[in-house]
Amino acid sequence: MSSVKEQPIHPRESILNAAVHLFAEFGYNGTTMRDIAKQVGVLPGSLYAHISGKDELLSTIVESGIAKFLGIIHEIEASDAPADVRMRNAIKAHVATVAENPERTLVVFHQWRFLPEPARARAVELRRDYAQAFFQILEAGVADGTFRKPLDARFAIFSILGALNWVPEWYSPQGSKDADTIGNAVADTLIKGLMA
Amino acid sequence: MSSVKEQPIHPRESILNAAVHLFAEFGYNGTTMRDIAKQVGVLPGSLYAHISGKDELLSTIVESGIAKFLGIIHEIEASDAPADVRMRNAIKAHVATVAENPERTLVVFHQWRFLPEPARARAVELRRDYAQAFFQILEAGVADGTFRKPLDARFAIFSILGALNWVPEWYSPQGSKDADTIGNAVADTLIKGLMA
DNA sequence: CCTACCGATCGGTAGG
DNA sequence: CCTACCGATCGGTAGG
Repeated sequence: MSSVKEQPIHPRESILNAAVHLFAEFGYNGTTMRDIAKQVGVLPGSLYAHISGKDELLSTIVESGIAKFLGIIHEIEASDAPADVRMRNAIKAHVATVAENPERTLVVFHQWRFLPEPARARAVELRRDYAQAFFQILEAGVADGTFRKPLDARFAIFSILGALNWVPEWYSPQGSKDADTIGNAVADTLIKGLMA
Repeated sequence: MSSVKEQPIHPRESILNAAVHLFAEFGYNGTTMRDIAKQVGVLPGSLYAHISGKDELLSTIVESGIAKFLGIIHEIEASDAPADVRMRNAIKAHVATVAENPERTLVVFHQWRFLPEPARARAVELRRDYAQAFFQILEAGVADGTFRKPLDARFAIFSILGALNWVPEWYSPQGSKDADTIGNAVADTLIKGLMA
């Protein structure tokens, strides 16, 4: 047994990590299998012993990524906290999950459209479920008087999800504020608004 | 003189329109010059009598698009309305500009990263100017007590711009609400928040 | 605006 | 995991 921490490298994992990084920076169509192979440190043909193709890389990343976001929101949705607290927790959990891996989130929420069917349709449905969870929290809060009745709840939800979907575009792990602080700042903006 | 309204078709314009449509749907790297030629109704080689290359199509679309958004925000920034009214006008003007041509906006705010240098650096700078205008309105409102002092103004601005950048992803010209109503709904969410 | 074509590069495979 | 290679497709050009 070695005393240094062993980091058993599963080839499939390193391929997926390279793909996340490159898809995030150059987009799915701007990344070639040769780019991924170079990042992993093997020759292009060698990738195919571990994955079936470029599509599969994207669908694996997107589906496991959305699943992660969905698991978190469903936990919060089920809690018995007041609606404004649940909304804040949902926003903070989203920001925290982005902070955990901003590149993965960028791929999950911006590259899913390049999935081939039927994976694309599955992604659309899972994304709709995610939006629906926020919608439920909003509706519950409107029903019990916590939230004001918005002009149209859909546009409020689109605004919130838009703000959240954009987080990985500006979030920097090198920034001075931690994910919790940022989550609270975003939640303040969306829940309390700008007005004094 | 013909009595029917003449619509002189400038070949360069129809190429740009086709490029906007295809770049919005399939992304810059997911669109080929052959796709654009087919949409225009010419053979691929014929495009090059009117444009210098694929890069130039993207940079023309992005630069004129950002210029449009910048012109509008600068007009609003200069007005002497209270900060909350200026912020609402800025949000509404953004939504109205998206509604005018959602596909163009999708290209302007999501495909600029595929520009070659130095066009990419120019786009980054113009986008920063756009963000800066929103920042100024927020700071002015905080200074005169219209807005509460946010935890960190940057995160409030990122949230607002994220919500706005996402509008072309969900805006539908076939929807039942007009752009003005949608602009007010988005502005309500961002300025007044969700709380009752 | 078309015909005809270019060198480069793509995702992926056969065989070891 | 490498060597060697495939058919397809890419952005773009020459010449008319």
